[in-house]
Amino acid sequence: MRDVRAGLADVARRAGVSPATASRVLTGAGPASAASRSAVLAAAAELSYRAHPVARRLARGAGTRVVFAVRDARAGILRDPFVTRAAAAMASVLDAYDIGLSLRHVGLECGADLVELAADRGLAGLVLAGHDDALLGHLPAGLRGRTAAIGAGGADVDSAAGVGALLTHLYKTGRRRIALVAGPSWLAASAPPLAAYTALTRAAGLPPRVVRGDFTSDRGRAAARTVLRRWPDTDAIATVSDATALGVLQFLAEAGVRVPGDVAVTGFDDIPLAGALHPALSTATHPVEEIAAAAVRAALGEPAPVTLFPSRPVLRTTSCGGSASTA
Amino acid sequence: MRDVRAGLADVARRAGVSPATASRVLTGAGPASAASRSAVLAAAAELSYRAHPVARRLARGAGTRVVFAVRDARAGILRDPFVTRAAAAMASVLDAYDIGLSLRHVGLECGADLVELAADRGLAGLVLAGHDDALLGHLPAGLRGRTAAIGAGGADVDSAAGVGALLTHLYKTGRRRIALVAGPSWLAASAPPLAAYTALTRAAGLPPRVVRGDFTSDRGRAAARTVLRRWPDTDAIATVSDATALGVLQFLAEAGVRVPGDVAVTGFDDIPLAGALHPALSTATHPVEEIAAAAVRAALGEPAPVTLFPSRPVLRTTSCGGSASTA
DNA sequence: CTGTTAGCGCATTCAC
DNA sequence: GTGAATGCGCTAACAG
Repeated sequence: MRDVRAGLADVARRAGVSPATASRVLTGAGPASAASRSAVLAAAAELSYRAHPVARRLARGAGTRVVFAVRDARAGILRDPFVTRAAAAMASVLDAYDIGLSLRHVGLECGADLVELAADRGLAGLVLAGHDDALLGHLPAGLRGRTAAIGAGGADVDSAAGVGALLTHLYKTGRRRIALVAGPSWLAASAPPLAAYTALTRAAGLPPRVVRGDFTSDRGRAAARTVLRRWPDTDAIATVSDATALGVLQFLAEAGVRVPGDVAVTGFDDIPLAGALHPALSTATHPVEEIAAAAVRAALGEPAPVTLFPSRPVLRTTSCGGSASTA
Repeated sequence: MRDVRAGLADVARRAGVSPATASRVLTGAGPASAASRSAVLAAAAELSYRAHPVARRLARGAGTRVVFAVRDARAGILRDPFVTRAAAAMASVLDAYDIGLSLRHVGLECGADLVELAADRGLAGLVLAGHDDALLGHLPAGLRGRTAAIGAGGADVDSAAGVGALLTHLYKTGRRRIALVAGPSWLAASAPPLAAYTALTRAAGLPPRVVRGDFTSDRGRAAARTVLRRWPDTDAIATVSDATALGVLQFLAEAGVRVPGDVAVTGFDDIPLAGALHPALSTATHPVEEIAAAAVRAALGEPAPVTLFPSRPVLRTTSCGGSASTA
C-alpha cells in the first residue's frame, strides 16, 4: 500500500525526465516538448500527484493568504451583512487557488496596520474596504501591486446608477419630497450616491433633504426620526444600505406611518432576505460574488479591468404605488 | 536603508547563537538558557523580525489554510446568513494564526470531496457543517485529528434548550396549537429541536404539528401555507431558523393573519437584523463567533472541550401578547 | 528544449 | 543547553 503521497521527484522519475521539466509541465510555465509533456501528465495522473501548495509558494516567494481588511469606526462592522457576504464570496473564490482568506477590522487611522501587513511574508494579497481617497495613495511600497480595493477606486459598484434609478423611480411614481440617508462622509463610496441624489433633486427642482447614516439599522432608525421631524411632509426616504432601510422601516412602523402609502422606502444591497420582508424591500442589487472575485483576483496581481459593476433596481413593495399626495 | 527583511539567520547572528537556538526560542519549543533566550528576543525585536509563515509551515509539515465545507443540497447555501457569518467569524479568528479560510460547498454525497481534501497538503484543518451522523464516522484517515464539526457532534448549539425555551414561552403565553417548521431530516442538527418540541407537546397534551423546512425563506413561506391549510386553528409557528421565520411572516402578512395577535412566530439564530424587523422577530440567540472560534481551534488540533454553546431566547414582538383564543 | 545546481526560510534530528 | 547538518517540496537560474 502506498503510504506517502507522490512528490514531484516521483512523477519526474516515472516520466523519465528531470524534476525541473516536470515542474515546467505541471505549472504550465516554461518550455516543454510534447513528448515530455504527455509523459509527465500521464505519470502525474497515475500517481494521482497533487502539488504541495506550501512548498510551491515558498519556492515562488509568494504568500498563502489574502487578508480582507475592513476599515470602519466600529469593530462590529465584521458582522455587517455585506461584509460577511463579501468575505464568504472571497473565501469561496480563493478555494480554487489553494489560498485562504483572513478577515480583519482596522480603525479609521490604519496606517500602522498597513505597514504591519506589508511586512507579512505570508501575505498573498490584500483587499481593502471602507477606504477613503487618501488611503489608496499612501500604500506602503510592499503592498503595491497586491492590493485591491472594494469601493471607489477598485472593484466598485455603480452605486450612482443604482441609487439614481431608485430615485428616478420614486420621482416617476409621484414622490416629490424625497429624503436621502447617505453614507458616512469619511467614506469614499458615499460620494456617488449623494451626487446622484443632488443631480436629480436639482434637475427636478426638489428640496434637498440629506442626513448621514452609517450602515447600521440603529442609525437608520434615528435618521428616519430626524427626517420626519425636520421635514414632516417627506414622502420618500432613500437609503444606501438595506440595514439602514430596515431601521427606517422600523421607525415608520412604530410611528404609524404607512409604507408605501405615506412614505416610500428604498434600500441598497439586496440582502438575501430583502425579498422575504413584509413589506418587501425595494432596493438595488449588485453581483457581490463577482465583485468579491474581481477584488481577490486583483489582489493576487491578476490583471483586473477597472470596471464598474452594475447596480440594478429591484422594485418591490416599499416603493410601489403613488405617494400620499397623489392618493 | 534596510532593503530586505531580517531572517532567522540574521537574528541568530546578532544574538550570537546558532539559528537552531534562535528557532527554539522564537517558537517556544525546546530548551534554551535564560541568557540566550533574552539575547534572541532582543535581537528579534531590534531587527523587528517576523517569521516567514510559509517557510515555517513547510518545515513543520503543516498546512496554511482551513477549509470550511458546508454540506447541503443547494450550492446557494454559501449565501445563507448563518454560513456567511460563521465563515467571517472563522476568517477573523484565523487572522491571528496567519492562516486563511477557504469556503466550499459540498453535496449531500461528499465522500469523494473529503478524500480529495485529505490529499491536500496545504490543508491545516477542516470544519464541516451540515453533516449527518454517518459522515463524521467515516472520515478519511488523513482528516482525523484535524477536522471539526459545527452542529451535532462538534461545536454545537444547545438548540434543544433554545427552541425549548421559545416553545415554553409560547405555551405560557397561552398558545395551545403550536406548529413547528423543523429542519431537513437528513441533517443531524435537526433532531434536538424536534425532540424538544415532541417532549413539550406530549407533556402538555398538545396536538403535534410538524412540517419540514430547509433554512430558506421560500420554504418557510410554503411551510406556513401548509400549516394553515392543514391546521387552520394554529396559533403559533415555531421555526429553527430566522430565514424560515421570515418566510412564515411573509405568508402570514399576505394572508392577512395578524402577528402576534392571531399567530405567534419564533425564529432561531438571531440574525443581525432580526431586531430591526417590524414586527421584531422573537428568536434564540447563540454566540456564533465563539462557536466558529471553537470549531477553528478544534480543526487546528487544539484541545477543544466538547461543550454545548448556550442558546438564549430573545423575546421580541412576534411572540408577545396572548393568542387569539385568549384575546 | 533539457538537466544540473542552488536556493526559498525555517524546524528538527542528532551528536557534542 | 547548544550547534552543525539535513530536509520540507518545489521553482528558478543557469549552462548545455
